[in-house]
Amino acid sequence: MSKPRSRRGGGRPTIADVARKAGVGAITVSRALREPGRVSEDLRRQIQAAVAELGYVPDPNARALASARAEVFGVLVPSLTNNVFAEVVRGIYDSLSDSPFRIQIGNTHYSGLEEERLLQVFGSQRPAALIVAGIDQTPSARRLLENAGCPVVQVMETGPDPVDMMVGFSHFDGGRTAAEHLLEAGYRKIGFIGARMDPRSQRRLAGYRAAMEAAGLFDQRLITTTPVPSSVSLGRELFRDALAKMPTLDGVFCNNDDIALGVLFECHRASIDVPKQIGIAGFNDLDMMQVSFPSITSVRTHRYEIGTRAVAMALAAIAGNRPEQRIVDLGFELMRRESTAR
Amino acid sequence: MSKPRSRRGGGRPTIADVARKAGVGAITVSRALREPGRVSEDLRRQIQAAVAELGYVPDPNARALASARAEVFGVLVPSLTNNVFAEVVRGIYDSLSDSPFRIQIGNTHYSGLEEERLLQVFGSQRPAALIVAGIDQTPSARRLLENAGCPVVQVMETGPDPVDMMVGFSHFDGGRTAAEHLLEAGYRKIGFIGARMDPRSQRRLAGYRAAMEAAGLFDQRLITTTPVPSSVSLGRELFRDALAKMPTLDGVFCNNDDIALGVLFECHRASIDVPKQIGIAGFNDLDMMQVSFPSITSVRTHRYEIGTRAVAMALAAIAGNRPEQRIVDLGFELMRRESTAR
DNA sequence: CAGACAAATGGTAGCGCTACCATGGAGAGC
DNA sequence: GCTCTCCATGGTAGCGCTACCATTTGTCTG
Repeated sequence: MSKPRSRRGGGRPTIADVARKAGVGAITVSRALREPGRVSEDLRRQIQAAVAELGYVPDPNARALASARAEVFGVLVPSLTNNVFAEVVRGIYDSLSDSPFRIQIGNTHYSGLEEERLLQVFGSQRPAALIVAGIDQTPSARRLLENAGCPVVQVMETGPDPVDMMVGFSHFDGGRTAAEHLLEAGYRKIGFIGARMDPRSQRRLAGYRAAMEAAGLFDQRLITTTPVPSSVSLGRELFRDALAKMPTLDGVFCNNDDIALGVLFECHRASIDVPKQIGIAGFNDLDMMQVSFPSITSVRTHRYEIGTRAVAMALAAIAGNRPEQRIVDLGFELMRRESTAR
Repeated sequence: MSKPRSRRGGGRPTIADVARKAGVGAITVSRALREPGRVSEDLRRQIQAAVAELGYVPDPNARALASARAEVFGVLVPSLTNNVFAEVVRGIYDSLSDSPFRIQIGNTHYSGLEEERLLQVFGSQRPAALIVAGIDQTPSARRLLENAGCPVVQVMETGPDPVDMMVGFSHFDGGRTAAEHLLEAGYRKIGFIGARMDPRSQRRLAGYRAAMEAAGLFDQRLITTTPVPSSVSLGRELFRDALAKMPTLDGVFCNNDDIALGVLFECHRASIDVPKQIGIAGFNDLDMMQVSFPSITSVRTHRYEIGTRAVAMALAAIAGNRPEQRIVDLGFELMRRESTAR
C-alpha cells in the first residue's frame, strides 16, 4: 500500500501514465499507437503529445505477452561471417529497419541439431515470421517450422516442397552453368574444388558433374573437397592437392569465390598462366572477383535481394495477403571474365 | 466462464501445467528452472520429468515482464557485412550460445542518429547487457548508455573515458606501427589510402601521420580518402587516384585489407613490382593477406577475442563481480610479409 | 527442550499490455 | 418518432511468469 505504483518497473512511463496525461483510457492509447485510423484525430494528437512529453516507449515484452505474438522475425543462418549469409541478413535488416519488427538471428553452425534447438528457442517467443537458410531441415526441424504458427520463408535455394514460402535459386543449375562455360571455353580436365561441402555446395557439385558427364569428361579424380570451413588459404591448399592428384588439370570450378581466389594466388605463385594454362571459375561473385588480376569468372547470386524478398513475402503473409507465388526463383548470372577467356 | 484456460495462448504448456503435473506450486517450477540449487533433488527430478513430458519451454516475454529484466544482450555494430564486425559478433554468439541469453543485433550503418534510435529501442527491452562498437557515441547516446541500468561494454577500441567497460586496442598505435614499419623498410613516399573514414580509420590515419611527421616526410598530398564504403574495387580506384596525384609514391598504408588487396591487384595489372616499386601494408589481417602473391603485410587485430572478452566481462558484471580492470587492451600484431620486404 | 534460524515450499499480487465485450451517441432508414 | 446500425471509446480480465512475503518443516544452539 505504501508504494502502489512502479514497485518493480524501472520507473519508466507506462501506457497508463500516457493515458492519464492525455485524459483517455489506456486502450485508446494502445489503439492510437497500433491502429491510428481507429482513433479520432483529436485524441490521436493529444496522445502523441503525451507520448512525446513522457518519452514513452512501449514494452515489447508486455506487448508480446498480451497479444500472444512477438514483433520479432526469427532468422536462422549457418554462419555469421560467411559473406554470403551476411548479405542476406543485411537485406533482411534493411527491409525491416522502418518496421516495428525486431530481428533475432540464430547461428546454426551448419548443424541440423543446432537448428532444431534454435527453432525450439525461437518458437517459444511466438515470432511474427521465421526465415531459415536452406531446405534441408531435419524432419523434426521441419515439423517445428510447420507448427510455428507464423509465415516461414526458406531462403538461399529453391526446391519442390516448401514448408511455406521460398526464395532462392538453383545451385545445381548454377554449378552446371559454370561447368558448361568452362567446357565451351575449351577446357577439358576441369576440376571441382570445394570446402565446407554443405547441401548447397553438394548441389553445385552435382550440377558440375552433370555437365561433365554430358560431355563425357567426368572423372572422380577431378573432385577435391573437404568439410573444413572455406577460406582463401584453404583454396590454395586444395588446389595444390588437386594438381598433385591430377597434374594435367586445365580448369577448376570452385565451390565459392574465396576458394577461387586462393587458386588464383597459387597460380601466381607457381607461375601458372591464368587463363592459358588453367581456367578458373568461382561462385557468388564477390566484389573482388571483378578486380582481381586476372578478373575471375563467377556465378553472380542475388543475396541481398533474397533477404529483401523474403521479408516482403513474410510481411505480405502477416498482413493477410499471402503471395500466390510461393516459390520465388531469383536466378543467377554467369559473369564471364578474364580467368576463363582462353 | 466457458473456456477458462488458454483462451489466447496457442495451447502451449505453461508453468502451471508443469506444476500440476509435478504436483508442486508454480513458483517451485520456476525456481527449479532458474536456481536448481534451491529446490530439493526429489522435486527437481519430478519437475524435470514433467517439463520433458510436456515439452515445456518458458516464455521469455512473460519472464521479462515479470522480472523487469530480459535475458537479452543488445549488440550495436555499424555494419553487418564488414568482416571485422562479423568476427566480433561471431565471438559474442559463440560465447553466449550455451547461456540463456539471446542476442539482439542492431545495425547503425555508421550513423550516430541511428545508434541513438536503436539504443532507445533496445532500452525499452531492459536488456541484460549492452555491447556497442566504438567510443564516439553522441552525447545523448552516451546518456542512454549510462542510464541503461545494465553493464555496457564498448568494443573495438580503447579510450580514456569508458561508459562502463571497454575492450579493444589503439587504432592510433596500429596506424603508427604500420607506417613506422614501412619507413624502416626504406619506403619514403608512403601514401595513406582509406575508404569509409569512420572514427577508427581516422585514428589510424592520425597514427600514420604522427609517424610520417616524426620522420619529416609528411605531405598532405599523400593522403587519399573517401567516405564511400570500403571494397576491393574501391581500393584499386583510390590507388589509381593516389598515383595520379603523386606519381613518385613508393608505398601505401591502407585503411584496411580490402583496400590493400585492391591496390595489389592494380599493381599486378599495371606491372608495378611489389614490394620493389611499391610497398603495401593493410589493416586487420584477413586470412587472404597471408595467401596473396605477394603476401601482404598487415596489422593483425583480435576481433573474435574482442567479442568473447566483452561477453565475459558483461557476464561477470551481471553476476555481481565487475572486473576491476574496466579497460582491456587486446593490442595488435604487425604481420611482416612479402609486400613490404624490399 | 524452548527458541532461534535456516531451508524448502507455496500463495498472492502484480509486471505492462491487449483481446474481448460493453457502452453511449451519431446517423440511417422506415 | 423509433429502431437499427456503425463508430469511437472504455472497463475488465487476463497473457505467463516471478518478486515478495508467508508458512511449514527440520536443525541447531544454549
